Amino acid sequence: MPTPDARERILETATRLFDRHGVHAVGMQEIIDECGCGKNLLYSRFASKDDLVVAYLRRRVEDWEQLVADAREAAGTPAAQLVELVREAGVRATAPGARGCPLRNTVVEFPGREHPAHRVSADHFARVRTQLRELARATSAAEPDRLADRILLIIDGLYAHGPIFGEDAAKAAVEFAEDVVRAATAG
Amino acid sequence: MPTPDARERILETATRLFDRHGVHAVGMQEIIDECGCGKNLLYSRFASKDDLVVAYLRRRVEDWEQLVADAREAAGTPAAQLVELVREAGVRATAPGARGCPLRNTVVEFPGREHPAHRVSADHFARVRTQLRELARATSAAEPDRLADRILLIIDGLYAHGPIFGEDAAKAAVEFAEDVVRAATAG
DNA sequence: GTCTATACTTTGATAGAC
DNA sequence: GTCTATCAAAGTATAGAC
Repeated sequence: MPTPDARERILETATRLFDRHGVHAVGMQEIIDECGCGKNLLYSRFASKDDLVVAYLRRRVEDWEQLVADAREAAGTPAAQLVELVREAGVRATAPGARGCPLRNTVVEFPGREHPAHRVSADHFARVRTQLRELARATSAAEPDRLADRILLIIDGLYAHGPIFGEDAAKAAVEFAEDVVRAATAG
Repeated sequence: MPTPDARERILETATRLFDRHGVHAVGMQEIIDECGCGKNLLYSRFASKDDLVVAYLRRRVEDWEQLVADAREAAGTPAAQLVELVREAGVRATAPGARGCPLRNTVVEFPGREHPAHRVSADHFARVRTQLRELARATSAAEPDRLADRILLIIDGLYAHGPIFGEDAAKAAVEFAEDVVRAATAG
């Protein structure tokens, strides 16, 4: 009977390595060594590296969903929730060893539109845009789509230069988001 | 007698391929085939792939300097120049086949801080921040550094999701920048 | 029977020799 | 310019431990 948590252990190890070094830079052998499992076990749970990468990305997509759920719970109004999203994204973007948005990075590492890893990420971004627009429509903003797209732009920018400029960038982004939400919902 | 423009031809080919497919995804052989040069010629002009990548990045840095120069010429006031920067960045970010900011992408592809390709890009981003702050200080903004960082955030966000959302994203980013500059220089 | 460990094959890369 | 050395990676097969 197969150990039920083997898959989870492997995926956890791979996630850590992929996040830190990028997908291309991490070999299957490295994951096996780090995880302490046999090669057979890994390939019994993930048929190929592509499969493992897709599982890694799905986990990161789930993380985003959790981030949205947290933001919804942490803030009372939809307007405050939009700001909270930026705050929570900033925490991730400036975490020690952070290397930008894992999903965005994977799109860069797999430019081919037909590649499964590319598709998972691209689908995610389309969904996020919709999510933010729905949230913005629940505010009093006269042009909610515009507000949502601006928040998304801030989040994307934060992920991109957070790892370089650090926590100051995160704080500045939150203040920026507050101003943007305030301006959009004023009057 | 060595052909003087051989280096240029090779670098041009490499630039096109690196931009489109990413550095890791392009082999030296691919560059040689595409360029029609011999392997010896390439390695006589660039000692290693790293050297070629660094030359590619320096070219992209020069491109940014040109973009800044163009923006300075195209717009009259420093405030308008900041907006113009966003507009010109948007053109690049949403060009057909664009894949985000080449310099940012290379940081992702070479996470090692000691890697020459990483260093060229990281130095560039520090410089850009300084550049924008100097430009913002020439406006009437009460807090020019904050304005500059916000414009930078918009540019970074635009490069990140321009390739996915297209020209609408570029137009929205320009309007966003206009609003931000207007708000910062008002009063 | 499930896992670990290792040897092997194939492929594709950089780089250098001639 | 072709040919080759070297190396690393993905994936497969095999041998052995509990």
